[in-house]
Order: sequence, then C-alpha cells, then structure tokens
Amino acid sequence: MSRTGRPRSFDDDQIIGGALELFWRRGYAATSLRDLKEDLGVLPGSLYAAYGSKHALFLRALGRYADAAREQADDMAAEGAVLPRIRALLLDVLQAAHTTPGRGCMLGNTAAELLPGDEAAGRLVHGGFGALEIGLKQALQAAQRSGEVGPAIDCGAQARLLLGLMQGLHVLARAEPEPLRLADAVDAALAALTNHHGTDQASQ
Amino acid sequence: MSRTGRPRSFDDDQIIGGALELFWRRGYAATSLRDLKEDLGVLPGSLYAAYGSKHALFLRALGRYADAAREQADDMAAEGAVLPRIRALLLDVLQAAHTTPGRGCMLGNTAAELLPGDEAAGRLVHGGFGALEIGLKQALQAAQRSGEVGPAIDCGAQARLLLGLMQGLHVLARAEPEPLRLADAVDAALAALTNHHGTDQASQ
DNA sequence: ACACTTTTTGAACGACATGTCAAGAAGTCG
DNA sequence: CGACTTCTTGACATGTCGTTCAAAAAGTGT
Repeated sequence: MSRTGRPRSFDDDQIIGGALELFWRRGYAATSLRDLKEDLGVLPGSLYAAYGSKHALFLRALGRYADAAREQADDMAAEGAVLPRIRALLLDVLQAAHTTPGRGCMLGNTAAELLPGDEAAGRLVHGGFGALEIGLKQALQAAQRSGEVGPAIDCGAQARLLLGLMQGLHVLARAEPEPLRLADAVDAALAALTNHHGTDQASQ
Repeated sequence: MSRTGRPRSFDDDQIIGGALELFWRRGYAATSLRDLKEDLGVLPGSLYAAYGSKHALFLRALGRYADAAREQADDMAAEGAVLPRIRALLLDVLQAAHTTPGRGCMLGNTAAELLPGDEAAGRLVHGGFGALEIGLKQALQAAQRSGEVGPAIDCGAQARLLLGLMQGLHVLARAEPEPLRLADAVDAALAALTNHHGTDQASQ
C-alpha cells in the first residue's frame, strides 16, 4: 500500500475548493484552465494528471457544493423554531447577492448552463435539489407537528414552492441593484405557513 | 432618403428571430458565429456589417425577448378571472420544460450567465423582470378589486413571490425528468391568494 | 548512494473562437 | 447602358481554448 515516487505538491481539498470558487463565480465554460492555473498555482499538466479533464474537475467541485447543500438541508429540521430558519435561509440568498455579487447558487447556475445535456452534472444538480426539497419538507413536517405550521399545509408542495422561490431569488437578485427589495416576497411565502387558527400545541 | 446599392438579401426580423432562438437555447457564449451562420444562412461578414458584433446581435435578440415578456405582462390584467391566468402562466413554464427542454427563460438565463458585469444586458433583463413584476402586481390589484383576491393581500410582495417562483421553476425544471411534479408548488402559491372570508363582491 | 516511480514543467498541438478585409456580385439611379 | 453604391463571399488574422507530451525534478525505499 505504500506509495513511492514524488508526492503531490498540492492539497486535493485546496484544489477542489479553489476550483469550486472559480466555477461558482464564472460558470463552467467561462472558466479556463488559464484561470485555474493562475488562481490555484497548478499547471494544466498537473490538473490533467490528477483529475483527467476540466469537466471531471468541475464535477468534483460541483459534487462538493452539492454535499454542502445536503448538510444545509439536514440542518433545516433541527430543534427550535423552523420558520425563522427558513426565513434566514432565503434572506441570506438576497444578502449574499448584495455582499458577494455574481455567484448565485451553483446548482442553479449549472442547471441553467449545462442542463439538460450534461448527464453527470445533471445527476449532481438533481441530487442537490432533491436534498434541499426533502430537507425543507421534513423541516416543515416537524414544524407542523409542533404546531408552528398549520395542520392543513401540504408540506411537500410548500417545500417545492420554497425551493423554487429560493432559486428564483438567486436569479432575480442578479438583476437587482438592491436585492433586499425582494425580501417581502419571502415573508409573503412564509405568511401562508403560520398557524392562524389556534390549533398549535406550543405557540410563540 | 432613397437608398442605393445592393439591397439586403435577408430579412432583419428573421435574423433577429433566428438568433433569438439560438441564444435562448444555448446561451450567449456557447452560441458561436458558426452556429449562427449555419442556422441563419448568413455569413459572419454580413452579420458584422449589419449589427456590428456578436454582442450587439445578442442584445437585439434579448431586446425582442424582453418586449415579448412585456406584452405577456400587459395581457395579465385583462378582463376575467386573473388567478387562472397566472396559474396557466406558471404551469406553462413546467409544460414548456417538458415539451421544449433546455430553453428556460431567456431573461433568467442571461442573468445567470452574464449578470452582473454586462451592463447593457443587465438593463434589458432588469426591464423585463420589472415589467413582469408590475404586470403581476397590477393583475393582482385588479383581482383584489373584483374580490377574486383577498383584501389583506400585499399585491407587490405577492407579485415578487410569483415572479421568483416562476424563475425558480425554470431552473428546477431543467433538472427534473418530469417537470409537472412541481405543479403543486404553483397551486400552493395561489392558494394563499384566494379570498376565503366571503368579502368578495363577485364570487361563484 | 542508487534504482525506481511519480509529479512537475512549459512548450506545443489542433481545433475553434471572434472579428476583418479585399474582391466580386447585385442591385439603384441618371 | 454605365457609373455608383452597397452587400456578399470566403479566406484570413489573431488569439484562446482544452489537452498532450517528453524531459527534468523530486521524492521513496533498499
């Protein structure tokens, strides 16, 4: 099992992370190997020896992003009030568009740029979206059990609605000089979820 | 004012329309002049003589798309029930993703690919989104006056929510083998608008 | 110290990008 | 019909793209 020969001069995680940052900001096609070389300090030959192709490296970066989305989705149904957490998630989209413009959501960016037509990327994007949808749904179901969300709510449909709104805000915010102008759309979506009829077991 | 010399061999509207179709499907960078040449039957030299640059031609195509979006937005507040029309608009997004995959909304596509950073494209996208938002808002306000929409609804916020959902569905549908699975999110969004409390002036 | 293995390096490749240009084709107008 | 103007044509200039490769460098293990 012991490896011989010259060892790698770069850290795999660092390369994937740097590539993720670049692909996230500029997209797949607009990020050239020259960009990667200059930002990561790794020559094309080394990248090819290590990852095989630009596309394969992109998939690694996208996979890491999707994993991070999975983690965020799993944290969604944690203890405590759920709706404020969903609200913060969506407002963060707008806040990030303001403080770090031009990135958006890499899953959505990839969908817009490469899908359909790139099957491998499609699987990763589909998986990421799926994890977010399920995370939201389970969080809403938990909130429903605690009375935070009304009993008549279809949590699955609402999860898809919130995920759709989230992706839409990523897009709209790119064209908006002041993204927080869209914040009231988030509250409008959440207002439909709260339990107005006093059937809650533990209210505010 | 009379022009002399050889007349154009192609129709301007046809060129813009063909370019729109290509840019819409593949995006700006991924559409090469060779693609345009082969699809439109016009050589690069002619395109440059007529429009100046690939970017200028793209802006013309995007401008036409934005104009079409404006028309659609203006038709939104026509007579009759508004909510079914909004519902049809959103479901059409999912239907189109199924029957004509890989196009999405050109405003959203352009936002994801070029914004921020392309100011001219940004103005067109911002204008198109703005028109859609205002069209939705005015349609909701008209529906509110007729009692179709509840009186407590914030039509501006709901318009931004619906526009965000629309753009998000365009993105999500790209990664979805069966886009109509997302249809219940549309109904969930619309359910929050209907007037449940009998304050309507003209209900069925 | 030596043989061996792997990585790094930077130049080079073919393909394709956008944009240009000179020459010929095809009209208009006196 | 002939002078003039504009458009078309397709080759070309220039640059960048993703990718490959042979040689040099830098490690490992005995």
